[in-house]
Parts: sequence; C-alpha cells; structure tokens
Amino acid sequence: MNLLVSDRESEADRALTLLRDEIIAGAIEPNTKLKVQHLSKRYGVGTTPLRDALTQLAATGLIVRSSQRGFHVPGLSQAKWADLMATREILETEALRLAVESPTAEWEDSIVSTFHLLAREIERLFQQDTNSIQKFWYRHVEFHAAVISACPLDNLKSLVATLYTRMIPYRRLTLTDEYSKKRLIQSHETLMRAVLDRDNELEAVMREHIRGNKDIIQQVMSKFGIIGDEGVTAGSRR
Amino acid sequence: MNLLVSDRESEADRALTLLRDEIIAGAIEPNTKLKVQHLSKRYGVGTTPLRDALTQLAATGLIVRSSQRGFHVPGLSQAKWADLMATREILETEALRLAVESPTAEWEDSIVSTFHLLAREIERLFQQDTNSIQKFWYRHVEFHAAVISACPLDNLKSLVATLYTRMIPYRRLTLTDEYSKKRLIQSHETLMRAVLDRDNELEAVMREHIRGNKDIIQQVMSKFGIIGDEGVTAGSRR
DNA sequence: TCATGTTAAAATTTGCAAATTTTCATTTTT
DNA sequence: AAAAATGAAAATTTGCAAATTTTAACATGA
Repeated sequence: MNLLVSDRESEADRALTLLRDEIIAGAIEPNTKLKVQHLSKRYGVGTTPLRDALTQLAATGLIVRSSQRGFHVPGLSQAKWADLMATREILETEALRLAVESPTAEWEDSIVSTFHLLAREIERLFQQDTNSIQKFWYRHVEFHAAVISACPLDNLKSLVATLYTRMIPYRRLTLTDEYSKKRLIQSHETLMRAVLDRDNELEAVMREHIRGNKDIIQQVMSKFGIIGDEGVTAGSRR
Repeated sequence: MNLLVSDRESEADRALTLLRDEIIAGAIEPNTKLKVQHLSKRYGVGTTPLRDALTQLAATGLIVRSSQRGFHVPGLSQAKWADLMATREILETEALRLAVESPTAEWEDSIVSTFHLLAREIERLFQQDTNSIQKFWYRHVEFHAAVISACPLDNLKSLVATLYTRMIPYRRLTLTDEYSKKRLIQSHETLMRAVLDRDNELEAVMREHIRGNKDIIQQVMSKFGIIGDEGVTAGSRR
C-alpha cells in the first residue's frame, strides 16, 4: 500500500530530524539527559529507531554517549567553542582555497541561490513561524556548503559538515541578541561577494567571517555567564 | 556476579571491535554486504547490539549505509584513496604544526614509546600471530595520534581519527608486497626524529610521509587492477 | 558526622518475533 | 525476444518485553 511515491524514509531518520530540530531550537537545552523512553513517547517513534538516531548523532558529536549510561546534550563552554571554531577555520578556509582552484559554473550559481534563500530566511526570523530557527539553520548550512562545493575533496567537505553539526548547540546564542538581522545578512553577503569577485584576500575574508561569528558567540556566552562545562543535570526536560 | 572488576563494555562495543577487526584483516573484503543476521550468528552477539555497531561505523564512514537496504563495506578506488590522503595531508600537517607550537613533556615521551611499540609490532607482522595485522593497525593509529597529541584542538584530532578509520579498507594493501618491514619502520622513524629534533622542514617531512604511503597504495591498486568503484556484489562472505 | 552497605526504582541495553521493504526468479505481455 | 508484472523468499526495520546496570534514597556502623 502507499499509492503515492513511497516515502523511503525510515523511522530512525524521522527521529533523528525531530531530535536535531529540537536541539537547534533550544527546546532541548545543553546538559540535558536524553532518555530513550521519554523521547520515544514524545515523538511517537518506537524506542528502537529512536536509539538508532541517538547512536548516529553521538557518532557525529552533536550529542554525547556514555557507555551504559545513555546520551546527553553536551554542555557549552568557551574553550570548546574556541576549539570548534579554530578547527572550522582551518578546514573551511582550506576547502575554499581548493574550490577557487577548480571553479565550476554551478558553483557560483549555487552560492547565489543559497544566499538568497538564506537572506529570506533571516528576514523571517522572529516572525510567526515557529520553525524558522530550524529553517535558518538549514539555509545557513546549505549556503556554506555551496561556498565550498567546488572543492574536489569529498572527505574534507564531509568533515566540515560534521563541524557544522557540532556547532548546533551554540548556534541559538546568535539569535538572542546582538546580531541584528542586517549584520547577519551582510556578513554572508560580504563572503559571497568576495568569492564571486575572486577577491585576492578571499581566504582572509573567510577567516574574518568565521572569527566574527566566533567573537559574537563568545560575547553572548560571557554575558550569560557561560565559562566552563558544568556537567549533566539529570531530569528529563522542561 | 562478576567478582573481578566489572567489564563495563557493552555488547555493541564488542561487536564493533569484532567487525572492524575483520575489515582490517581483510576477512571481510570491500564491496561485501553486511547482513545483520549473518554477522549476529557469526559473532554470537544479538542483532540489536550488532546493528548499533553497524550504525556507529556507518556514521564514521568506515562502512556505508543505504536507507532500507542495509550496510556494506565500500569499494576501493584510486580516486577515493587520493581524496582521503589529500584530506589527511591537510589536517594532519596542520595538527602537527599546532603541536609544535605548544609542546609538552609527555608529548615527546608518548611519541617515543608508541614508536617502539609500533616497530615491535611491524617486526611481528607475517609471523605466527593471526591478530598481528589488527595490532599493527592499532599501534599505527596510536603512534600518529601521539605525534599530534600536543595539538590543543580536540576537534581537529578527532577528525584525523575519523580519517584513519576511513583508511582501514585500504590499509591491508600495504602488506601484500612492496613495502618491506624495514622501510615501514624507517619511514616512521624519520617522522619521529624530525619531530624530536624540531626539524625546520617538519611539515614537509609529514607531507612526504603521507605522500609516500599514498603512492605505495596507489601502485598496489594499479597492480591489482583497482581503478573505479565496482559497486556492491551481494552475497554474504567467503 | 562521615563513610559504607543495602535495596528499590529508574534507565540503559539486549533478545527476539512481527512488520515492512527489497530482491530475484518466474511468468505474462507487448 | 525484451519489458513489465507477479509473487515468494530474504533482508531490513521496528515494537516490545526481559535482562542488566546505574542511580539515589535510606539505613547501618565506625
């Protein structure tokens, strides 16, 4: 049965998306323990596929798995964020350098189109739609993936994607304050322009883009008093 | 029960190790489909933990997961190997550069000790012990991890570890021929020396080390007629 | 009071059978 | 013959209850 084009999506995939989306939106906060039974009921997904999703996310590093004691969302810390962003700077800048070396037609097209989708989604932030933060996240990832899409190294690009996943728990901090929508759009437009214009200082522009983002989040963390990593506080969820 | 120190290792972990060890040894060849029931019986591990192990290895990229149609060991190809090694060169060289910038006492000690363990294990290759290839693999990973252990970026180091996992299906090719034990030891000794001596050309030495390895495997692949990626041939295992 | 044991509850992990989907050989149709 | 349809077998995926391990509250003894 299933007269329409069959879905071809497993329950585990669905569970993974649901869980990730809640972490993106901050509905599940850092340091939260992820209890299988609880999430299973919450999402209406069996425990087996849910566990599969948890295993996948843990392997990526978005969540943490402790042998025999389950999964939890990692805590935030200045040090971990700095580590993540420094690593991102190395990989993403190098990927961009390689992309410039072997540019293609679709490359530039995809940068332009994903930029516009990203900009539109930023405009929509804080408006009615409750899913706008998730959508923003996806558009943001897609834009940056497009920027390095001409890089011929698949392994390098997949590792960059992993890093973006690890950034998820911090990402929401961008949207608390500080960063006006305009600045967010401009910062990405600057990067796009530099690529399209083959700016001589392209690598430097990328580094600045990343460092700018790093600094903003660090400021927000300071403001909220986040310094170290306080460990997992039990209890399910708010 | 369990009077001694309790094991604290899940069945899934055990399954993961067993499976990975067979791939390292080549007992499970590239392009082999990994059937849950078959492996479950083979290892005497339930299907649930076995599936967990498969999910983890797929998330790392050692094996491939296709939605609704299971897991398989990826096929080898010249292009994929070149991609992997180029990416490795970028990350590992940068990690080494950072390690040199903030050296510690244990760093050098760990390089020396892991080198000797590696050298011993290389001597033992092709001798009685049937597990020597796996042990060699572990010592090899440990040595390279030690070389970059002083790098302060945990994320960068974890990505390097991921790349080493992805190299597994190719690694056995090193041991068919060509590479004499002596050359294998020397190549790592050269790298160690360069680090301990703070060679000015340290980064170049690392790049050469990686490229040397890349070339050897490429030659072996040519000899065996491996060029493209022929896809999965069904059937369990030999 | 502090450390150490004890025990019940809670959570993770596992085994297995049922449900779903894919595969593949065979038949039917063009 | 080649292509499309059929259907049974095989494999993946899922639901759920049992087994194991951890957690946390409480009691015991130094």
